[in-house]
This record gives sequence, C-alpha cells and structure tokens, in this order.
Amino acid sequence: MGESRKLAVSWRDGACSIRGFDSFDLHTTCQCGQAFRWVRAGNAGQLEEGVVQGRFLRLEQRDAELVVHPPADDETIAVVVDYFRLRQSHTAVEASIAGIDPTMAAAVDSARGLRLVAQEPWECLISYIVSANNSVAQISRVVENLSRAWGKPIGSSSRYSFPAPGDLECASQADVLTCKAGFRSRSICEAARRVARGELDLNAVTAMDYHAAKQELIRLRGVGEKVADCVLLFSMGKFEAFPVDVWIERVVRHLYFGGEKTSQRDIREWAADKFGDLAGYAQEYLFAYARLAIPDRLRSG
DNA sequence: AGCCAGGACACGA
DNA sequence: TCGTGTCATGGC
Repeated sequence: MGESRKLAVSWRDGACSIRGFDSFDLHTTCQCGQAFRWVRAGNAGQLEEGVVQGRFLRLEQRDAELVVHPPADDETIAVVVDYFRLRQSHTAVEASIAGIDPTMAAAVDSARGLRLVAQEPWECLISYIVSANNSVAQISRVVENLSRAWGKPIGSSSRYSFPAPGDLECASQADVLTCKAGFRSRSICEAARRVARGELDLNAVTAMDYHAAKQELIRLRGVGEKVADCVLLFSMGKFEAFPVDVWIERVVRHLYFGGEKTSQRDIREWAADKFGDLAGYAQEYLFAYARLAIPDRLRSG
C-alpha cells in the first residue's frame, strides 16, 4: 500500500491532466456510496462533480487520464491526488484481494478501479451519523441540505462547502430537522458541539491506532460500531476497518456462511482474520458486488 | 399499506 | 450477552 507512483501533470486551457496512476475508475469510486457529495454530470461517460475541502471539483476520466476542469491550480490538483490516493499502487491491492478466493476475485471484477477516498473526518462523521437506517440517496440529500444551510457558497458553482463544526454548532436541533435529518438531528447537534468546543479532537483520533480511535468515536451519540468503522475507513486511513451493514451481512452470510444467520460480531472477526490489513478494501468490493443486483436507478441519487 | 434503507439505543429476558 | 421495538423520512 505504498504511495510511490510518480504522476505526470500537464495543463492546457486552464484544465489539468493527471496521468501515471494505475487501476482507477472515477465513476465507480464516486458513486459507490462511501462519499455523498458527488453528482454524475451527464447520463453516460466519466464526468463527476463534487465538493472536497470547500472546493468545487469537475472531473473527467478519459481512460488513463484524469482531467481536472478549470479552475485547476496546484493546490486543487494536490487535493484531487490526495483524495483519490492516486499515488497509491492500487493494482497490487486488487490483485492481493482477488487472490484470496474465487468469490473475492469476482467481487473485485465487479468494481475494478474502486478506490477508498480520503474524506475529511468531520464531514465523514456527520455523513455517517446521517446514514443510520437511511438510503444513499437520502443521505446525499441531507448532507447537501446541511451544506446549503450552514456552508459557504462556492463561486458560481451553485454548490456549498460542508459547514465547519463551529458553523453547525450554531444550528438548533429544530433547524437540523428541517434538513430532513430526522431522528439523527440530536446526534448531529451533539457531535457538532463536542467537536466545535474541542472536547473531541478528530485529528488526535486519526493519530490513534484503530481500536483506540474506534473506542473514542463510539462515545458519540449516534455512532455505533458500523458508523465508527466507516469514519475510520473512509476518512482516517484505518484500512483494517470492516463496516458491517445490512448489505455486507447478507452477502457474507450467503457467500461464505451457507446462508446461516451470523452475528455482526462474528462477521467482523471473520473479516479481520480473512482479510487483515486489507479488510476495508475487501469490504468495499463486497459491498459493490452485493448491490450489483439492484437496478441502477435506485443508486443514482 | 407495509417494508426497507451503508443503525443506534433503550429495554427486558 | 442477545433479541426486539422505536426512532424520521422517502421510495417502492
């Protein structure tokens, strides 16, 4: 999992072209349900628009080339490269997982080029508090509502930055409820207060090892093992995390436990033993594999 | 009308 | 420790 690839970056007409990365699929990565602010632009093709670190990004993949549409300054390119971990040799990760057994080979085949993106911990935390007993489409809607209500407008993009902890702390629970956050509104407000007041330091949590960090996150209302694992995996670089949701529970039970009902705890232990350091990547391919049976229109957002 | 969605939590046995 | 009802909200 070393970050060693050398990328080639070139500009033309204000757009920037990044080359030199290996296995990467923009659309698969943006629409797999790990991040909630990406919108596919156009019906087909590889064009995605999203907001990362307060920047509006308009990205287009042309095979082995990733185009960052204007404005594409040095800092924006750095944000894109870090977010998608483009310096990481992903072919090796996929080969390693596919080599585990035929089922995992099929799972990797179903979503080749799927990356684990490096989200911002604060936004990721709130997003996954919102995710509880919710659909991907609805989560995206609520995150966008929160941004529109308390974030800052980004140029002429019609999009808004995700609100900082201090900005969200100003919101009342009733205000958050108007964003359609439902019963999660109280959890959102409490998390905002604790982070804004420095009672919870997400950078410090990121620096902890997996188990210590998880224990810390779970102290928050609305954060159980599954949500904590998502935050750890999608924003804190803890690749051993294996979030167990209803989809993972179903697909693992069916593919590996002969259809017998298995506790989430058993599945987590099984995954840690079977996948080790790559459990998080294995989980994402299994998640994509499981959801493949569902018609595309249900996932488009 | 009823079930489900990238669950968490309080409760009771 | 393990199962169960409940929590908003929208799509099917």
